[in-house]
Amino acid sequence: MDYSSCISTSLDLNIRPLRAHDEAPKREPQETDFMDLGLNTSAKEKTGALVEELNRVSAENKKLTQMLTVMCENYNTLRSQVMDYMSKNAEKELSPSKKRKCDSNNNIGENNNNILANGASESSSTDEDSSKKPREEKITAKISRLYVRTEASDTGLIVKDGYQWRKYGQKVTRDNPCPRAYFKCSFAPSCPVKKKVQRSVEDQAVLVATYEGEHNHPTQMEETQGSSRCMAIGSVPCSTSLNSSGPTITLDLTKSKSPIVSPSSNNNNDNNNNNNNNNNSNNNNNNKTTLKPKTESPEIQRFLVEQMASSLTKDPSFTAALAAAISGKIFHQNPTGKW
DNA sequence: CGACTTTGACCTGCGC
DNA sequence: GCGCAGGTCAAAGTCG
Repeated sequence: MDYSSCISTSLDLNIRPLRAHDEAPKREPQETDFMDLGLNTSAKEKTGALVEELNRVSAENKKLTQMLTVMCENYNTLRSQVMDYMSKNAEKELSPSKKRKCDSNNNIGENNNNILANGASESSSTDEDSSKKPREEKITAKISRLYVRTEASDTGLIVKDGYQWRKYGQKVTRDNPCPRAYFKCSFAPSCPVKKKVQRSVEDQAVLVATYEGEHNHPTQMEETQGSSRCMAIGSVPCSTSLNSSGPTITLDLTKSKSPIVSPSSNNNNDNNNNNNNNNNSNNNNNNKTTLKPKTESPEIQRFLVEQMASSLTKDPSFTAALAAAISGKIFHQNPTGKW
């Protein structure tokens, strides 16, 4: 996937949208400038500049739309590749099935994209099971998985997904030397959702969170993090490419247009735009010292934006939250769990 | 002091 | 029926 070519252009386009205006006052301001500027800038010139700007923005918009289309196509291609890989894996893992029944049920669910949208496997469970297990309410909701990459040094089994969990057990399983932690949702007392968290065998930096059931309450951080109804990524071994590709792409886009960074950088541009467009004479009427802080060089602005973006992307909690939000979005767009 | 975590014991299902 | 393995319970410990 080659997104770099697309993204690099967008950065230039967005960070300094009014470069022409910025560059204009490079000429040493003269003492007499304020006297004649108001007279020279006719309404016609202003309109022409505005039309030119409008055309430029339209072209930029078109370009961004094309980039988005390309990205969507690439995403679909990648998705189909992952689907192929998972279906192959499912065949491989199901054949030597010596596991317990419930495990194989789970595996079937997990290997089939890890989402049982309708709980079909549970409906096949016999009545005998429910009668033998009165205390444990049979979970008839979906089973899904969430892969979370953590710091290699991080030995905890905590997956931040916006819900509040209470740990009720930990066990070392046979197929994985890393212990498996058992959690219940403690945000709502009646919530039946359970979560198992275990490190991946293939890559111990990856936490595999298995969710059973559906929350009957909103998440704590629904506004900021999105739903934790997670994207299940199948049995792809830690699927680093898949995990990283989504958030990375998104972050690259926000780098150029992020609302987080815009107040400090783009708003300056906006202010400058307004000043340049509407109060051009006023700007030029100002003396040199007042102009300097307002017209920071575009390079510095871009550097600041990139610094902020990179510091955000390096923050694991931010990326985790972002991944959860993206997962939620993607899941909502594919409510059937189909990829 | 309440909420949460830890951890050994116990329960349950499954294969032999 | 027995043993194994996964899952759950609950008392004790920890923390803010």
